[in-house]
Amino acid sequence: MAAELDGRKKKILQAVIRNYLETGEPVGSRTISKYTDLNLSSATIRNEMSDLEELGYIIQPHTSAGRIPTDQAYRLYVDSMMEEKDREIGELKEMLLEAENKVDKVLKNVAKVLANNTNYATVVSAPQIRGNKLKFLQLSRVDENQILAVIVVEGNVIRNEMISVDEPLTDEMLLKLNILLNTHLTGLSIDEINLGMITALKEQAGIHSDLISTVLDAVAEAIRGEEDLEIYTSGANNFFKYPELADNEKASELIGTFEEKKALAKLATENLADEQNTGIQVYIGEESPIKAMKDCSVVTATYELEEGMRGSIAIIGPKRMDYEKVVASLKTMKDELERIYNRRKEADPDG
Amino acid sequence: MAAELDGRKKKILQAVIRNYLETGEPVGSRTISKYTDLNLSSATIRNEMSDLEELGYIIQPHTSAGRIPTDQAYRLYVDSMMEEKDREIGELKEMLLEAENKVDKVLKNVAKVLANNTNYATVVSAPQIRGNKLKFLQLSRVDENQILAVIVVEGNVIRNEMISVDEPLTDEMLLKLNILLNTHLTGLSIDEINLGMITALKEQAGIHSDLISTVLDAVAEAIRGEEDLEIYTSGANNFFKYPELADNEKASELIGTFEEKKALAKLATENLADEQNTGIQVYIGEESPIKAMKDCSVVTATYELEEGMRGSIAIIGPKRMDYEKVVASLKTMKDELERIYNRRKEADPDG
DNA sequence: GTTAGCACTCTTTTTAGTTGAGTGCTAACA
DNA sequence: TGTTAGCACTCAACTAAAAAGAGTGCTAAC
Repeated sequence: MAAELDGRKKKILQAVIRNYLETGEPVGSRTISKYTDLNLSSATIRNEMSDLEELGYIIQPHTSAGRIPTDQAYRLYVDSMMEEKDREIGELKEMLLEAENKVDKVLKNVAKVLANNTNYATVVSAPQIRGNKLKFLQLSRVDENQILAVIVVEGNVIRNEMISVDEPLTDEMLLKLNILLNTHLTGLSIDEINLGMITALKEQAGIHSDLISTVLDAVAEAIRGEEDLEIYTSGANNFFKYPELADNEKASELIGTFEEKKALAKLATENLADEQNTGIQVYIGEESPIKAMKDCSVVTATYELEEGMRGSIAIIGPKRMDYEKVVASLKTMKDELERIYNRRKEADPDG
Repeated sequence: MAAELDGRKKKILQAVIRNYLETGEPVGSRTISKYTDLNLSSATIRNEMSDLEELGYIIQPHTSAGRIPTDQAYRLYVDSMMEEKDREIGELKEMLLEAENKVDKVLKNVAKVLANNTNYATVVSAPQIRGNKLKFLQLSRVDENQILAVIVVEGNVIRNEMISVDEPLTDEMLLKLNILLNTHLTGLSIDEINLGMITALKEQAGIHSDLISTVLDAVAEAIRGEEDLEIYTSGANNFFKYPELADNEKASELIGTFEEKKALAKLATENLADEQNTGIQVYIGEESPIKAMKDCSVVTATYELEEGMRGSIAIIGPKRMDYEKVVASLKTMKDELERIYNRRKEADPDG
């Protein structure tokens, strides 16, 4: 199986795929005979198609139907037959700028714009920070028995924790705790905060050791970024545009999965785990990290806003998706996101 | 139209509605004849049904079909024919407790649990604060040219704003600004922060008046709570369980709307606007505040966690939804939410 | 190696016929 | 006067059969 294809077979297979991407209908020999510039009769095409079927690139849904591409054919197409598409997607960029300087809004927008533009469903994950350190920590009294802990982690991830205390803390105590925590914790990563240190901190805090516990938990969560990976989705109803996904059972499953952000997080983590990967990844059918998407193709891109702050963008559609367009759109978005960030960081420091 | 119904007509109408709620199929005279304890023949029922049709309570989808209730009938049913259902929904409560002390997680859970329990779609809006005041404001230096503004509004809504500054602020300056802002702004509502005060503040801040602007904007947004109303949804795929909503066109529209949190926010604002309303609201068909839900019924409840902190829970399903159960579930959830809050506030101050 | 032609297959569409649920109306009955 | 049995009628839903259409595989000729 999967032997090398000669030039003509390649051309024919490509034509079959292209045509099927457009129409979603099985494509017959006569169509190809006209579609390509090979000037071959349908009979010849039939012979070739017969070969392609034997090689596992196309199948017939039933005896007297045309052929449709197999996952193997899509794989070949994506890997080596796809042409770089012009990225004319100027409007994508414009729509991004609206959202000014709020990362979460920009990402929400990315999801929406991509979904509108491609007619597929999109999943965008907020940048996740790994192996980073505590940058800033402060306890403040908000009222008599409420203390606000503000935690900032490298990458400017901010976390707030409101802590109730039975007995009001004096100003001195608060100051003391602040100094204590900062001198011991600032600049440390999660691995460097060990049990011995925690015990020491608690001892020094005396009757307020509970407070320390709560703060430390919050610090740990903030550093790990475990809280919950923010996921933005858009275009779930685009599934309905493709009959092969739109029947009740499949649509229901897809929509259900799409609602379950936790399941979608897999898409992000899958890609982000591979720190090298900064490119585009294509999952066809069963290759998908999410079972519910076995009838779909999933294309993901990884973006990097800053050292270590990486997130992912995914587009989910039918297997017969317009891979060229999707890949081009993803590249545009990825570049644009990274550009926006760089612009802000390098040229526009007072954002 | 809508004249008073005599007892028998009422009973028959109720039977028609009940039966239709269960089956979703038009119900015929013979069914009713057996369903009720009126001991009437189908012929008699037919006469009565004919009357009910003339009065606008039921219609025939086509000549030789049974009758289905109209919106008017549902209205009557919900207003006066519905029975209080026992609230046996103990598991709802248990599932809530998992989520400990994070309001957002609790609310996410509410949405999920309700959706699972009722088999309808749910929308939960986070509590919105109105007319509240600035409680706490603090600027801190995070690194040389980044200032973190932490803003706490009554009701413990916390907002962070990272502000870049060209020239590093000295410690004195920072202290001065903090005092300046706190003395002027703490305890004020949005209406009380007027232009004169802003100008005065900026003057006193000197070269850092830009900083003041940014902080004030953030304060204003925090107080208004305008940012974006958090909306949690669940059970979108439940729509597929009801054939009358599951055809591609309708499902697509519903799912699309369901994804558009902004549209859903209407549900919340609609109810919260009426400050008196702390009960259950039922929208049938066209009555719904959201056009896309014209074929659905929407039942909403308003919960109040604390003085002025009110949010809403909505359940969306087919018009033939199990109103008794939905109302009971909503009541349980509302009570439980309010109870959890009270427990925390009154009995467990260091939770 | 390529192509025209034809028989064959199998889905899709069309048509016609049948069934069944349910109604409205009439006439009889209590 | 209200109730009921009976019957003709309607119309969606189902079934079966027929026709159409798209496409193939194979063979024979070029």
